[in-house]
Amino acid sequence: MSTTSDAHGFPPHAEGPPAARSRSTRGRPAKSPLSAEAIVDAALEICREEALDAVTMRRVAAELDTGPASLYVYVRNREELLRQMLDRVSGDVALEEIDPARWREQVHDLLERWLRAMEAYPGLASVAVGNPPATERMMVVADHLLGLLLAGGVTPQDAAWGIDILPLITTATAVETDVHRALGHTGEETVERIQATLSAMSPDRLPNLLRYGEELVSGDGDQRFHFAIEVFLAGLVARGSG
Amino acid sequence: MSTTSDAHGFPPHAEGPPAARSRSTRGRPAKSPLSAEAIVDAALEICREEALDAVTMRRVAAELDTGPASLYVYVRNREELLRQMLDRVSGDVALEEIDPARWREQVHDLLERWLRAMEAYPGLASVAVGNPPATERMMVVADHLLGLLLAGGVTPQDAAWGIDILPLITTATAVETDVHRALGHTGEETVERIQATLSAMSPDRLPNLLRYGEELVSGDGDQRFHFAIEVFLAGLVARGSG
DNA sequence: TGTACGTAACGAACGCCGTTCGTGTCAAGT
DNA sequence: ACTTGACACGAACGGCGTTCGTTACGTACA
Repeated sequence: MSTTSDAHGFPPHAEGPPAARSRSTRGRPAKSPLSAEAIVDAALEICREEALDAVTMRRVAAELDTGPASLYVYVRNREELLRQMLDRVSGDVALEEIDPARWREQVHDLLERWLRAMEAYPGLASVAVGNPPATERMMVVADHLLGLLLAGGVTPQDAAWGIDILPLITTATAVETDVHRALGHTGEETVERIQATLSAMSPDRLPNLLRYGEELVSGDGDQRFHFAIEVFLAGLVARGSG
Repeated sequence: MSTTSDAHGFPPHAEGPPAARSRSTRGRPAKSPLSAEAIVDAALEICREEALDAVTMRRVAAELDTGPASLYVYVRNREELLRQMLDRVSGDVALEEIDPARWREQVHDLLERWLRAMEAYPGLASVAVGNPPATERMMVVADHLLGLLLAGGVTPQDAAWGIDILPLITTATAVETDVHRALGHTGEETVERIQATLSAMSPDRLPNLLRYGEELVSGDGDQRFHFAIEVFLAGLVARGSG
């Protein structure tokens, strides 16, 4: 990003807009100048092209033509780097103005945009699993979602609890997408394992699963994702009207 | 302990039903004689007392008085070991006979039992996130859950898709429990971080979150868990009746 | 009985990882 | 010109999952 031509000047400050460093310390041709932003950029790039597993401190550092130790000036540890990556990506989620007449549709759209944003970075969604989405940009999305539920007439208490669950479904769906993608590599093994498990079991231990096998495997990820959201919203509405 | 030859006298078989190491006397007390089962036992024990992170191949091996290489005879890799741990734990979930009149209550109870089983092993729930619960004992639980939804009059298609979502909520709740537990150690840091994030933001970017702060933090994990399930079931019922 | 064989056990090592420490090196302030 | 302070970063630490090649032993067979 930028910076190749930046004028000379200042060492990374903790404050202010992270601009360029110039330090031609080592014969560095045209590389990015090390800043929290540049580090997150590099990490996201690696994640997008490979996967989250490939985002190691060493790999990120190598991408920036430096050693792993240098990153720790700008990033407390790997965990925080991953959080910042997720935060950044959440910032890409566009927020439509709330239209109470279309609130349900808007919830679907918002969560789908969030899903797509995460799916662009294989593995990143797993960072969001189970811990509070308490970074700045994620909170903005959560706030908007809360606004949508309130606009739909959901009671404040239900809405407040609901905005935990909807991102949860979204996140889990994204993780599932990641796994299914990874199955491209190890898929046969997994399928074999499952089939082996199945054929080793007495069929009458799974009467329902076997009977409705077709329904179980039907639909793609998107359909199932929107189904889950729709059911949850329907549940919220049903409660509110009671 | 005489770590070497004396106790390891018998060769495990790789073949046949995983039932018997016939000559083994199943020696739990003094020292277990290395088998897939013993390895999973040891791993679960470590997980229960510490956390999943502590379940490393080296640590498990040490617990069994051997080296890490020895485990690979019985377990393909760490991932498979974790899967087997989860499978084992899922086997502890009791399955009540289905009573159509109480199906909703039974769903709550079943999932809560599953939640408790996972919560007993910190971190283990994360193994289930995002990948198909396709081990034997997990499928049995899923089958039972499907039976419950069908007994409740949910359409087969909705039920089939629903049994993806309900375990998802359960699993995510368990992961959240783990994280909250871990916050006992790093909690202050996290809380500080969140508050720092909040105070660095313009308050009008989070109007709804700030307004309903009380509702957001109300309730404990159990209440929120059952709320999520209840809403989802209400949604399923609402769809079916429409 | 003697011997060959299959295989569990495992010591040692490989190549990663996240993170820390101490030192080099320069820009800015005085 | 000198001090100061912060960034850069080489090197290393301890740990990880996994593999390789060898050893040791129960068993089957000659």
